[in-house]
Amino acid sequence: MDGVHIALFMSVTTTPSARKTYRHGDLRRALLEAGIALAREGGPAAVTLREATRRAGVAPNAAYRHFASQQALLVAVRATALSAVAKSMEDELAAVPPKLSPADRARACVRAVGTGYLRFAKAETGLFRTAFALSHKLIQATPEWPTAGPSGRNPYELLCGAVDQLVQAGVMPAAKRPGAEILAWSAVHGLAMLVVDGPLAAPVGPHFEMFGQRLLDMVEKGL
Amino acid sequence: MDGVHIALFMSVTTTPSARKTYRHGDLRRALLEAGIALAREGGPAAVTLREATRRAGVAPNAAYRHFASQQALLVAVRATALSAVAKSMEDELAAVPPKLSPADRARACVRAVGTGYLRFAKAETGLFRTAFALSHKLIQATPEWPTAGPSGRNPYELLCGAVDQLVQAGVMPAAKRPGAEILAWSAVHGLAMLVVDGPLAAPVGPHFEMFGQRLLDMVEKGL
DNA sequence: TGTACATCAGTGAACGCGCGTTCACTGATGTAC
DNA sequence: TGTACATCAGTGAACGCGCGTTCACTGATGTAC
Repeated sequence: MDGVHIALFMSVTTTPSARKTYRHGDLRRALLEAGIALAREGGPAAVTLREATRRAGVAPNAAYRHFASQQALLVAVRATALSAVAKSMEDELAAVPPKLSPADRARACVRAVGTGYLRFAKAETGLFRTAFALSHKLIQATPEWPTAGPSGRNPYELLCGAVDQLVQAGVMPAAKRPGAEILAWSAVHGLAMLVVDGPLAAPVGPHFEMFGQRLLDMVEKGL
Repeated sequence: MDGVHIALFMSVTTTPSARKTYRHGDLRRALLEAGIALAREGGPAAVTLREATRRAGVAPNAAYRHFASQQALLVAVRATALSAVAKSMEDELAAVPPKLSPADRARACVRAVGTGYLRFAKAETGLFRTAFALSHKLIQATPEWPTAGPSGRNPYELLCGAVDQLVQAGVMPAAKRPGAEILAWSAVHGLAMLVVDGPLAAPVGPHFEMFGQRLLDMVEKGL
């Protein structure tokens, strides 16, 4: 998660007292980072223009120089959250031992993608919820705000890539490939939601890692 | 879903003009049903005391004769939603052919529970989200508001019962039983959330039923 | 059977809150001459 | 190098909204006599 920390929390946010000049300097960025912090703390509903401007040490309406509306800020925050998910997946992928057989390697990559997803959900609950929940109101594709990780691929593309490897390595018959990523994603997403934001937080939370691995076992066998 | 309709929508809600007497008659029930209607339409965030009283044709503060707070109403609505989920599962269970072998019957029951869950998520999106999302703020057990379906068992109990059958029928080794219901629930819940409230609504929504069955295949094999 | 009265469900008005958003403005910045 | 000026980022004040919640009240109901 260190990469996420560096990417997300090197804030240039200035407090009212800290700002000496009339101009802020980099308000657009400060608002985005305040928005990310709000999403971390309270999920998507906490991303408000007023609180973001408050944290940036700026009048509420100053935000409109940089974002057309509250929803525009939320879209930007959401994109950042998605790219942090991608980063978390890539960190796990990078830890896959290189000397495995193609079949084992493919399986390990699928697990890595799932593990990265689950780790992120647990470590950054608010951002996770911002990335994936309530998106029915934010469906617009926004090339302006990239959702990819350092490798240039977004979470969905990373997952598809891993599942593709299963086919290439002969672990999965090509006939079962179409839509298989949906099934894998569903399983992992469900566990994340139930534990992170739902009724299983108390009973399962402490054994999240173990259930995560068992779930990935199930996906591996079941796919 | 007919049972759900009967249970949920036989409203006694009165409009302002329809009410002749000073007393409402059954405001508690009218508020609960207004709350359910709001949850159906807009999910948990839409369940507000002011709108519920408005629909019941009553002053906003009248609600406090029957519910201690907005959250108390939400807890009651959520319980109703959970018991509607149970009902949907039971409807599917009732349709399982009785003449199967124990093993096939156990498998069919697990599928039925999952199918009932998914059908409900698709047909009653708002209630589904109310039942399962955001419950971290509503963790209190409330015996006052039952969450069971007609059979007296709530969704979680129905799921556990079905998975238990797998063990009894020899389909699943007893050693794998503990926590298995979590894995099954996760898979089904994830698909529901992604399609119903998330980024897969557009691409997967039209083929929801098919993906649901494929997901249940995966769970069956993987468990 | 008729009347006094206690109960308590619903009223009317108001509170403070935080939100998104708009308006006319002001003053620091950087460029053209 | 110095000065006039256009630009436009941030200000201050205000709007309307819907929300939860509290207060003192009023009047229909049903019971005790």
